[in-house]
Amino acid sequence: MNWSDHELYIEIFPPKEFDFSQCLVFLARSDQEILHQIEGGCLFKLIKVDGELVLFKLKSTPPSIRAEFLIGPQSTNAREKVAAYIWEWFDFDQDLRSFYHLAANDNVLRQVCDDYYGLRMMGIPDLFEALTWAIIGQQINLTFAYTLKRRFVEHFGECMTIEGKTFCVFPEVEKIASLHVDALRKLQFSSRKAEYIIGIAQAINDGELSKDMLLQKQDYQQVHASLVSIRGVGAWTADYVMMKCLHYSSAFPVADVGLHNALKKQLGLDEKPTIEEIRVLGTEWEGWQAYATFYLWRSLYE
DNA sequence: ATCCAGGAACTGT
DNA sequence: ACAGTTCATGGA
Repeated sequence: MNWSDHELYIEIFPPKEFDFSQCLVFLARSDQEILHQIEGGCLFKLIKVDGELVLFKLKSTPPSIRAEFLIGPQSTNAREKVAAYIWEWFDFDQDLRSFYHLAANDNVLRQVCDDYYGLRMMGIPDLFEALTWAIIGQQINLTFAYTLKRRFVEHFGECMTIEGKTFCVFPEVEKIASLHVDALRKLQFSSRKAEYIIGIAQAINDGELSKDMLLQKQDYQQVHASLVSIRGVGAWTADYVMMKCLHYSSAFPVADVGLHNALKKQLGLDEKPTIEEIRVLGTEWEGWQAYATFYLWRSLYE
């Protein structure tokens, strides 16, 4: 992580393969998003570090990006954790040079990499948030998924309003672990999704599941198997979480409908490709399937 | 109306 | 092992 501390703000120095405005386009994809705000080319986010709420405003200051603090943090240690959060959020540990090199010789990826150069795979660093968002998104349209997320966060998260803008942090695991299914049913979650999400909150709260314990696993297969063993987590959700939270650039949600639609569009097909055809493409993207998927998703919302 | 949506568990064979 | 069914609701 490459950053510097200036008391009232921190400065982060991303790798060269980065375009802040491309990332903002992704983050602005839903006007129902409640976990960050975008205004005037700046990105606002409220997070909790060591129990302390921190609100920052992120702006592009080439070649760096700068996070100005509007609330908190009190300690140097906390400022470093904010820097680490942003670093992970933008997936700055990933070196995209070999991805772009691969894409230059790939008929599917060449165009999207040209169009969205510098787009980072925006992560969801918190495991509970990543799992919950994936489960909410299962088998429903994205618009409704955002509606459910907004209700979930507004009801159970911590929110504050400053200068007319509302900022929220994702609900604490402990709070969700104590809920009954009907509390989420009232927000129009299905009973199944309510069970899954509460069950996962309980598993994390009881120490049976954590990001650290997943990251300690040996390889892709072991992590995937651990995730799939969780009720409510199938292959798609496991890959989604490995991609967005655990930063496996080879995670590949082959069954994803959005991926199918994007490939159909990029390849000019009349029908969506089969799973087998997509697996073949995936082998050509070995090591970069997650980025390929993310860029293809991006191509769906012009 | 009808079909589909950034699926997964459950049930029956 | 594998295919069919159910869950839930909003968008197009």
